[in-house]
Amino acid sequence: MVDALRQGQYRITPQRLAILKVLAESKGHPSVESIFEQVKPNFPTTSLATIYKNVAVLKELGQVLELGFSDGSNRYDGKKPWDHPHVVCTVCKKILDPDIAALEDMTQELARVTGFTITRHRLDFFGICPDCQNKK
Amino acid sequence: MVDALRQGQYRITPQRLAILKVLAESKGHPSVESIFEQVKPNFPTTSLATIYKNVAVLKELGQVLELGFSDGSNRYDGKKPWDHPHVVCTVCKKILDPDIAALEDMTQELARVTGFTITRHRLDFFGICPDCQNKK
DNA sequence: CTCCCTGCAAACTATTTGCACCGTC
DNA sequence: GACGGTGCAAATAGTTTGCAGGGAG
Repeated sequence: MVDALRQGQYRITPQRLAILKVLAESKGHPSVESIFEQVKPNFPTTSLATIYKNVAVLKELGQVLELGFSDGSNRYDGKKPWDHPHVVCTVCKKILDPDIAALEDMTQELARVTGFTITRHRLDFFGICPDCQNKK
Repeated sequence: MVDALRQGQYRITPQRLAILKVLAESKGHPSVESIFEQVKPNFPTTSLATIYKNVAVLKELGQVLELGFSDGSNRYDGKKPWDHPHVVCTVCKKILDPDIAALEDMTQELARVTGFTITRHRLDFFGICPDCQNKK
């Protein structure tokens, strides 16, 4: 990930490393705000603008995947920066990355039915996770 | 659709009728701006705020489906106001509503693998439509 | 006649930009 | 030492809200 930056002619600054670290290590799908919160302890002067700028750079390099939701929230995925389905718990906001065999079938069926050449996709399923179902 | 408004204790104003008409008749998936443009000729004093307010009402009543995209654009669907997949042409911005048999399989596979109770989904595929492929 | 609705403008929020200083290379 | 990056504050864009007057019921 650091190599990707170097090869892109970008400088390695401490702030950048800190942002990378959050994206690479967090199990979940952090928001800009949440990255900000995690970087601030180490670099108290860091501003939100810096997070935005660097996330944009990483997005450009294909190192993170941006997930914009209709409620205005933006989440980022530094673990699997390519198109993949998401399952979102509408109660606790947890996001899972399931492996779905039927996806390939579906894409091919789509191409056949519509005549489109499919290049990207964005699949989100919403529901209630096992944990939240039990808490009822 | 008008009945839905009436039963929801909402008043039938000319502006509302005009907005309904655009949503019900347009083949595509109009944006707020595009609804605005189509309503303006009949009601030149109409403001964007009115469109937003009424679209929100219709969304609440389940009469339209809101499609927010990550590029900030919002489109609305008054023809099929329920969850269904979309195929978006990245060249001409056309949106299709394909019928996909594999969707049901996929949802069941998801529920089985993750333990989630799936309640809603949002599936968008991006690619190039036949028309735009030929224009190359 | 009562309210809800409209339309204007102002408020809001998330993101982006301009610019002076700083630190990497 | 040059120049890209940072951090602050101000600008921006899309959407929402407050309020006064108007029209539906």
